[in-house]
Amino acid sequence: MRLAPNPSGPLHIGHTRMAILNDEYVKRYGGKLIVRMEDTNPPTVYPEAYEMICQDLDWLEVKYHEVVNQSSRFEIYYEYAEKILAAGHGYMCSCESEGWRKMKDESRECPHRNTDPEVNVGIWKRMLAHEFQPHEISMVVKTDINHPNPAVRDFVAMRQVEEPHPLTGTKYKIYPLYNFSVAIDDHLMGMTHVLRGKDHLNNTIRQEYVYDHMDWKKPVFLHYGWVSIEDTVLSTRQIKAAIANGEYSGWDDCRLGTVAALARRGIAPGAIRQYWKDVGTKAVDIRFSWENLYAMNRDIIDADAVRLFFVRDPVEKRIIGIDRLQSSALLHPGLPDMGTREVVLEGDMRVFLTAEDAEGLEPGKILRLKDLGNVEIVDEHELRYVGNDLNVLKKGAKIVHWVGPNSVETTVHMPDGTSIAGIAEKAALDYIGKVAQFERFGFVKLDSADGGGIVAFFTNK
RNA sequence: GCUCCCAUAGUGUAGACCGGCCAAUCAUUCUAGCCUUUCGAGCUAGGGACUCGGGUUCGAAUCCCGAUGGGAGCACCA
Repeated sequence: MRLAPNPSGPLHIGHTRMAILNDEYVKRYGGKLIVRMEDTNPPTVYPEAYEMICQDLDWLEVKYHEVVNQSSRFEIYYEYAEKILAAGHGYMCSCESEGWRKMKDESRECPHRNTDPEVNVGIWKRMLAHEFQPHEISMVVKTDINHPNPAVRDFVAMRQVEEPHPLTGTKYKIYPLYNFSVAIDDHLMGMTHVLRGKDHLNNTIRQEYVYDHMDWKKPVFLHYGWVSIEDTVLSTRQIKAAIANGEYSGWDDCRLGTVAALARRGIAPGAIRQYWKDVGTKAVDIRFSWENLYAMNRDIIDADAVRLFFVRDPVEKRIIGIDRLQSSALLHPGLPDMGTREVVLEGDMRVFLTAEDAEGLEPGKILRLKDLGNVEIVDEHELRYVGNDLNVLKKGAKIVHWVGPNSVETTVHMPDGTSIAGIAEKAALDYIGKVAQFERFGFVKLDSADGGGIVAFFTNK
């Protein structure tokens, strides 16, 4: 089987379906998975993409056995173009493209369609020798000019491109077009199964003509449905432009739907795999559900995510009635073996609560500071320590999280581009690079830390 | 316009090929409760769907036809 990305940019969430599904088939039924870079249109090739795509696949845990660039196979396409012409299954056409298309629409043969094969081969050799200008001539594969579907009638297979290719420069100027190179490569590389999106349905029909012309055995073609992904920027061209003008920090900007961004945000590759396995290969058009992906992600990351306190919109309170308090909280209540995080309040008896918790506290009421102790509300600024008896919870005391004075400024960047500022407990510094759960807030990827504090990306609830 | 693909709960998905065991599966979401020093996890209960109309049949989610709706292609892009 194969993955055939266009190296115009790195992979995004939409691309991961073909990667995961093909990989999953190979892992289940055996065989080889070839990554074939479809780089036969120089203007759209983004040189860095070759490497980025492989990194994305590695991150996704897609096991490919080989990477091939179509740009290394020009001679092969030339050879088969000549074979097709010689067999009378193609022709050299110098029609102006618009007129040619119109004739096809009307099921009319163009004047070149019945040129003798030998003459065609002769013209083809002259084309290869660059005796023509781009657009002046092209090589066309015959299908059926009377095919009921106009989209299937005769298609251009080879054309000339002057723009240098990032990998091969101007050594080759005669480029194959998609349907031609794909049919040839799929056969030559021994594909038994071609699993791709439904948007290729008509391409499959066209490619089958090449198989028939060459008398090749066809692979099994499978087409899965269209996926609509909302609320996410995916367009490679748009992203590229926005990175260039500084609007996005890079391909892994957490607002984007690229694989790199999801990785940086703390989405586990296993969640993406599970999601696509769940969706399967049906030909129905579906809406991508971030919600479902997040649910699967939560399942995976929950076990490894340490629990930490993060206080957004902090409000300062002073604890009176005691000089020293020590908190020892489990890093993961479900997995006590992960250990604890310790906080000592001594001398400076301030704590910070989130504004939401700190609002409307009625004097006299008891509040439980999670894993620290119980306090009675004195007034807007002070809390009196009243012991550590958990039974207050049964009496209806509210429980809140908090951080002490010795904590770290933290900014959490949300996927919608907003960011939330707050304070995280100091232990967060020990988990930079990991996914943690900010209690009562959500899972975050602790991205980096410097003098200014911690930068985190919101993963999901 | 032409050609093609598709149609089960909010979102996905099983069942459809080989009609009955389907008053329709599972996941997620939602609601209520339990548990819990998180609004996380877990547990319990509940809500929620076969697009419509014909036909075949003793019997249709399943087969056939039509309508409607959604999507794709009609490039010297991939």
